[in-house]
Amino acid sequence: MLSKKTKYGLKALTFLASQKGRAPVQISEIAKHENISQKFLESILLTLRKTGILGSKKGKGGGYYLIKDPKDIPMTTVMRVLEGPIAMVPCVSLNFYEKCEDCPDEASCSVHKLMLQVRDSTLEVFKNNTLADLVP
Amino acid sequence: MLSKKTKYGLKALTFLASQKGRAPVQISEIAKHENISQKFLESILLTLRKTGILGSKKGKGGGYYLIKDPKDIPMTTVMRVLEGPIAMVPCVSLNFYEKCEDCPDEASCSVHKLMLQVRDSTLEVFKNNTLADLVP
DNA sequence: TTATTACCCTATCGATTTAATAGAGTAAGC
DNA sequence: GCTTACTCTATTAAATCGATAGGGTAATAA
Repeated sequence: MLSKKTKYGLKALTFLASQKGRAPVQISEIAKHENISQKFLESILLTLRKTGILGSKKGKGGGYYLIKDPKDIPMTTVMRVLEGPIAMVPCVSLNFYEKCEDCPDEASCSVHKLMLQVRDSTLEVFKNNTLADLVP
Repeated sequence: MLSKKTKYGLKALTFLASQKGRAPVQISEIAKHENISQKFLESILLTLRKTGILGSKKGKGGGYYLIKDPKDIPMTTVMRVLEGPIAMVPCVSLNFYEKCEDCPDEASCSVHKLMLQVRDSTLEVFKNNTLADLVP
């Protein structure tokens, strides 16, 4: 299940990508346009800024803006920042790998085998989509 | 994230599929072999029985067994029973569809567009795998 | 310089879900 | 008729999620 955090983050990013220029957009404007709780959105945009996807400008006329061109922002990056691991189990995760404590042998684990395929196919989708592809 | 319920369920099913015959296997044996809490496993096997994937036999020499041949049990069925919707958002779910209350227009929603692709590719994996494919 | 604007951060909270446990009930077989 | 093993209900602790509140701080315009 996709978290609201990710959902809202994607919507906000798409909204920013759809802007004419790269001028800062206020949180309140994004929140209003996308029907998102403003305070909740604040925390989401903050993490997006900390990971280098967004920039921000304080004071009058300030707000958030995209640092890079939307077509140079792959969905793999965005999803990992917002949702975390793309894999459904840690033992098949590329960036967040963890060994299962049950499960003596990974190579002969049926769950592992299946989830590896799911991860690869999902990854393929995220690799083939940039933020620019999400703009209607 | 895959729930433990699904993980345990898949392991139990794979174990049953790997048996020589179709003789009932006791819960305790499955639990021991797969390192699963027996009581928790009980409830999982129960739902698998109620949905027609497993059969059970009471009394001495009883236990759970597969009703169909493993190669006739697609992963789509198993995953939907254990994990629920395959889609990451209800608005792109085939079997558990729900409209988003925020989001005025589904067709122009960026999240919808992306998650539709993820659903299709994941579905493809589950369609191409039966329980028989999981047995090592 | 000063007031304003808007970002930044911490803490909290209720609701929900998850994983696990306990215990009693019931049906089948020897 | 007694044992075995499945069946069901209830409870619980822990974790996570979504949201809210409130204050702090930095940058900009006037």
